[in-house]
Amino acid sequence: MFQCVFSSSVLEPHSTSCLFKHLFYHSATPASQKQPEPIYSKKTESQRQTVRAPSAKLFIFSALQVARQLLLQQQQQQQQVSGLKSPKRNDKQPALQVPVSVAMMTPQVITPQQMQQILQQQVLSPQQLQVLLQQQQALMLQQQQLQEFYKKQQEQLQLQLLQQQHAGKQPKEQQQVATQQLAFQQQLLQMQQLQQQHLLSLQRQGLLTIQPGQPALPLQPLAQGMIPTELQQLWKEVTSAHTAEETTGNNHSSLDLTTTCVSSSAPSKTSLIMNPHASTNGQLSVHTPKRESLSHEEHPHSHPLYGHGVCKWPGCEAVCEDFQSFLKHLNSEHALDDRSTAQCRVQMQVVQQLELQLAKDKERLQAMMTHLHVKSTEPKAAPQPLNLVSSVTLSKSASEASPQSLPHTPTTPTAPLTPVTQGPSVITTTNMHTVGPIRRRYSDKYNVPISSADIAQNQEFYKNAEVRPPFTYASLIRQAILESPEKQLTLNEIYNWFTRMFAYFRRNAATWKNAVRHNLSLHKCFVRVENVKGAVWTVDEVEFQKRRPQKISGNPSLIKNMQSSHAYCTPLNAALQASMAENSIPLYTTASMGNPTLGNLASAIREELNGAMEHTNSNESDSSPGRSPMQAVHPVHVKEEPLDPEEAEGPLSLVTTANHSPDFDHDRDYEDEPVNEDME
DNA sequence: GCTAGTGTAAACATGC
DNA sequence: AGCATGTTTACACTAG
Repeated sequence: MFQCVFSSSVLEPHSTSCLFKHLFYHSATPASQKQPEPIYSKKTESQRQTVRAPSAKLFIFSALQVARQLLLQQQQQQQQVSGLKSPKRNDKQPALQVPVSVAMMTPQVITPQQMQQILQQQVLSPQQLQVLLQQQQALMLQQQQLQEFYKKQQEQLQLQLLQQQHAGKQPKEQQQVATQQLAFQQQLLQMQQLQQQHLLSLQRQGLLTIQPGQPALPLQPLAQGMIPTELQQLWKEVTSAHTAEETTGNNHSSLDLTTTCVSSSAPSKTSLIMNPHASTNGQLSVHTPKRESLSHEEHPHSHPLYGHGVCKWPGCEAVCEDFQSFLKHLNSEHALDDRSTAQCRVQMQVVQQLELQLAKDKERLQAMMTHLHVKSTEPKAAPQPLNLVSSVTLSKSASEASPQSLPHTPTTPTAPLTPVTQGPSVITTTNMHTVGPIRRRYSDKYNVPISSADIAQNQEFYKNAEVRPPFTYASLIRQAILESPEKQLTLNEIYNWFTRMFAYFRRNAATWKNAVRHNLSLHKCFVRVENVKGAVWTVDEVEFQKRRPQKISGNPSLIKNMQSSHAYCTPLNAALQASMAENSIPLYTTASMGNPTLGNLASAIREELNGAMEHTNSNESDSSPGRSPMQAVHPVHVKEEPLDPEEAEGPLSLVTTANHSPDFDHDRDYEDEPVNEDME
C-alpha cells in the first residue's frame, strides 16, 4: 500500500499505478474544484485558480516554516540546557519499562479519513482548509516532540533505575524520576485532550463527523498527583514557538563551554559527556552538532533561557525579576542533577526529532514541487531552469531573453495551451510574469464573489505573487483611495499603491497605469479634487454603488452560494477559534506566516454576507447614512468582475511567493518608474 | 442581438 | 522635448 504524502492529501492509492493516478489528480485537480461554485463561463476554472492560489502555496511554506521555527527554538533551548553535566551512569542499559498507552504514542490529530470527510463534504474553502491543515501540522509536530520527549525520559528513567539498582541508591531518587515520568505522561495526556477537544469542537460545528467505524478517541484518565500549571508550563515550553523570536541565535549559555565530541553508547547520537577540564563547578562541555557555542558575554542580559522576566527552562517558568535573580535561579534550581540532565537530553532529542521532521518535510516539499513542476522555493536557492514545456523563469534576464513573450498583443492567445484538465493546476510560471495586463478577451469573469475584504485577506499573497488580482481596476482604485488616511490620493499615490500591494502591477506599468487613468476619468465615482499640492482623487461612494445597482439579485445561485458559504464558514471559524482558545494552541500557524488570520477570514465572510444580504434585501445599494464607517468604506460587491485572470489561468506560481519578498524583487523591471515606498 | 460593464490601446490636451 | 496627468474614443470581450 502506498500512501500519498502530499500534505493535504488523504487518498491512499493502493498501488504504484494508483499512486500515479493520484498524483495526476493532484496536478489536474485543484482543491478548488472540490467546491461547488457557480460556473459562468468556460474560463471558470482558471479564474478560480487565480483566486485560490494562496492556499496551495502558503500551505507548503507554512508546513516548512512551522518545522523550522520549532527547530530554531528547540535548538536554542538545547544549547542552554545542554550546558550541564550528564550523569555518568547514563551508559547503563535500561531495565525498567514504564507502561505507556499505545494511544498516547499515536498522533491524535485529524486522521486522513476525517480530513477526507471534510474535503468530501465540501464545506471548507481553501483558505479554511489551509488554516486547518496548518493547525494539524503544528499539532503533529508538537506531539512528535512530546512523544520523543517521553521516550527519552523513559530511557532516562530506566537508566537511572538501573544505576540505582547497581549502586544501591535510596528510593528517594527513584521517586523523583518516577514523578518526572508521570509528569511527561500527563503531558502527553493533556495534549491528547487538546487534540480531542479540537476534534470535538469541529464535530460540534458539524464540520467533522466521526464514522462509526472509526476508533473513538480515547480519553485517558488523568494521571494522579499532577499539577496542571506545571504541566502547562512543560507543555508550553516544549511546544511554544515564540521563544525563538525573542531570543537571538547568538545568545547562548554563559557557561564556559568547550567543544567535545565523544561517541558513547548512549542512545542519543549527540553525546553529552563530562569535560574533566571544565567540570569543577559542575559545568560541562557539550557539543551541539549544528551550532557554535558563543560566549554569552556579548549579551550580558540576554539569555535564551530568560525572557519576559520568566525562566524559560523547560517546565519551569519561574518568575525572575531581573537577570541576576534569573542567574541565581538558574544555578540553584537548574543545577547539575539528574533532572536537569534528563531534560537536557530530552531537549537534544527534541531538536534531533525536529531536524528529522524538517528534513522529511523538506523532502516532501521538494517532491510536491517537483511533481507540480515548480523549482525549489528555498530561500536563496539558486535559480534552476525549469525543464517544463511551458515554463518561464522568473528572472528579469529570462524575461528579457524572450522578449517575444512579453506583453501579449490582443491577438495573442494567453490561455494555456495545455488541456483543460491540466491547465488549472499545473503550477508553472507560465504567463505569470511575461505577460502584462492584457486584454480580457479570453478571460472569465463574474464567477467569484469578491469583496474589499478579499483584497485585504489575500493581501500578502498578491503582494508577493505576480498573480493578477481578480478585482476590477475601479475596485482597486477605490480600495487604494479608501485605505488612505484622508480618503484621497494623487494619481501617483494610486500607482504606488498598486505596485506596493500587487506584485502583478510591478511590470507593464504603461498598460495598467493607462487603465487606471482611464478608469479614473471614465467612472463618475472617482472625483478629482483640486488640492493645494495639486489634484487628488476621491471616491464618491454613492456613485460607486450606483454602478451596478442589482449586483446579485438576478443570480440566485450566487446568492445561495454566498449564503451557504457563510453558513459553513462561520461555524468553522467559531470552531477553530474556540478550539484554539480552549486548548491554548499557539496561533503561530497563522500569525507567523502572514496568512489570513481567522479573524480576517471571519470578517471577510461577514462582510461578504452583509453585502449580499444588503443587495438582496434592498436591491438598493446606496450607502445609507446609518452605515458604519467600515461598511461604508467596504461595501460589498459580490459579483465584482475580476481583472483579467487569464495569466493566472491555472498556473499559479509557488515560486513567486518565495522568491519575491515583500521588499520586492529588484530584478523585476518596473518599466516606468520606481516604486515610491514612502508615499504614505 | 442589445446593453452594460470592463479592459486595453491610443490619440490628444495640458502643465511642468 | 519629454514626461506626468487627464480626457476621450475605439474596440474587444463577457454576462445578463
